Amino acid sequence: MQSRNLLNEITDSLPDLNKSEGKVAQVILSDPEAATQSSIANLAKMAGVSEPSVNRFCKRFNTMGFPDFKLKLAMSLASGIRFVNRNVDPDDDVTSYTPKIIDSTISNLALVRDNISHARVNQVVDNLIQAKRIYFFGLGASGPVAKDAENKFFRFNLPVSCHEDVLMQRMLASTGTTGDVFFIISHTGRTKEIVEIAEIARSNGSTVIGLTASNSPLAHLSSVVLDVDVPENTDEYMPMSSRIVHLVILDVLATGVTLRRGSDFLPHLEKIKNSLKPTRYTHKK
Amino acid sequence: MQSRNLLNEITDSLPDLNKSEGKVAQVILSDPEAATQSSIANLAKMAGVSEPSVNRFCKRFNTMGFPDFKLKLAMSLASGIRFVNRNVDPDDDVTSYTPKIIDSTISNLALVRDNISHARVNQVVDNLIQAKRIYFFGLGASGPVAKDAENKFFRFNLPVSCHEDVLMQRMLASTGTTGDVFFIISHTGRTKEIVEIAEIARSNGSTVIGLTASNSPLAHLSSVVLDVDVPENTDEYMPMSSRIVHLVILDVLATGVTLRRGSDFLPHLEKIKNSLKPTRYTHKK
DNA sequence: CAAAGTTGTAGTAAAATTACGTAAATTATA
DNA sequence: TATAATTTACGTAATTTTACTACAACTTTG
Repeated sequence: MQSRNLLNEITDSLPDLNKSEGKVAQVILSDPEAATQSSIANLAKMAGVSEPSVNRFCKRFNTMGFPDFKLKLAMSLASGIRFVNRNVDPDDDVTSYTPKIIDSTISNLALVRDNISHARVNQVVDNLIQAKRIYFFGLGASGPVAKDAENKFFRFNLPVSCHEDVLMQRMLASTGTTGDVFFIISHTGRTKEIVEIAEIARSNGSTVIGLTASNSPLAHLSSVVLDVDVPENTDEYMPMSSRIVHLVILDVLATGVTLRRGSDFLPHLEKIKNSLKPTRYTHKK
Repeated sequence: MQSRNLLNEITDSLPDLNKSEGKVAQVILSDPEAATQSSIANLAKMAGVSEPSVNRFCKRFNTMGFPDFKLKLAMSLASGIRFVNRNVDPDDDVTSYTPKIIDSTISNLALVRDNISHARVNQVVDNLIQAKRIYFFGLGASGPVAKDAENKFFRFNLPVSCHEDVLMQRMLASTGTTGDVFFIISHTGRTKEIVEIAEIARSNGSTVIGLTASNSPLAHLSSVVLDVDVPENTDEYMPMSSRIVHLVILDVLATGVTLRRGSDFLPHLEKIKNSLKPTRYTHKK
């Protein structure tokens, strides 16, 4: 357990510390930033204790010594303050809310990176490659995600299409058969229409892939689930970032498909890229 | 320009370094973790240079000296990103390419976080709030981004619409007037159609906001540019991630608009959220 | 009033920095 | 094209700063 925040660790052990170590803790907690830039002598003076006391304090928190302690402290500050608890405040200005929003997206991506099931990803790549047809479905905010997926996957010469219209979706689901893949994207996994459509698709033997919240109705109905649990609405002002996560997962899947195709397939991708050249102004002015 | 990631900074300045500083950079980049725990003497030996060379190297990156450098380096590492040059390899398996792709996206977001012009963001928020009408335009991969933007901004009671059809775009641009905002999203900023449309819009006195590559034709034509330079196509298998960055920037803008609106506006957002409730299965099963 | 624990002093070792001199590279000049 | 002159890069050695260790004095506690 190393990634636990050092600052919290200090706060927690505050009662167990003896007098001079307590003083050191106080000084560090009152301004951790400053502590990372101070020398052991300086910090000792600040706390009104001797240098060895500071050193002993450091070793308590399984660090090699003062420099190592400062390093760990700096890391907690960098990771902690950045990613945890940085909600947008009603009176934030641009310089505050901009990094906050980007950081929160980053932290969500990091979460997914560490939690996504590689086995499932593999399974989905399998399904996509073997599919007779692939339909990307999404509503609301997931509509553009589905659209993006179509944009990405048509490059593989796979028979993909994208639908945001519930009636179309319903009709397609009801005419699907074994070998058809319905890739359904939904943040909540609870939209009634979407769940029904998944049900219909499954009942006809089609494969349903759910890119959605775990333990949601849609997740339960899916043949394979890629579950994404992004903490949402923690803050009135924080935007919904599951979209972003969904898009990146689709990037991962697309890469999986490309790799599975092998290098023979690269010329085909190249061809698509080149087809756009005439629509652009050249780089040299 | 303050919290820019130190690792990136080192990578970027690699060509500008002289011989021995280059050696130091190599050693640090090859194992930054180790560097944070090594002494200046050790690192100097590793790189085959003298200690003062290491020290000079550190000062190049506006740090006070070696210890301070290690601190900053550790902080960069702690920001949750281990993304030095991690390209997807043709024989990567799921467990390799999944984190690589996510990390690369994260790194691009971090880059934008550290480089985006807050002044410009502010300016764009101003423009959006005062707009008589807002049009989001995008083609290809930027189409879904524009769509997502519409989805986001209509919540503000702003007269927004989104168009992916070049003819529609052209017609709208030519009928636009002062007070209309054309928000044009383009990865390259070089698509002829899009550039022409921007030109038409400008010539009618409309405001053109370009979310695009800096120094591109579109960037030059725009009233305000939000320039995003995401290293693309560095690797055959890496997906295009400017889309993601664009989306997140739009999130930032949306937040800016919300905040500018003030708390009186929150009930309106709440109303929209609630309108979706009847379409969902409740949480308790 | 012992015994265990806590704290500081002083000395030592290690680490980082500075000052300076030599070597290499670049530029100018013959 | 060679060579002198000037700048820049680099390393050695000395200095200074920083951190650590051993030990002694002091507190606390049973």
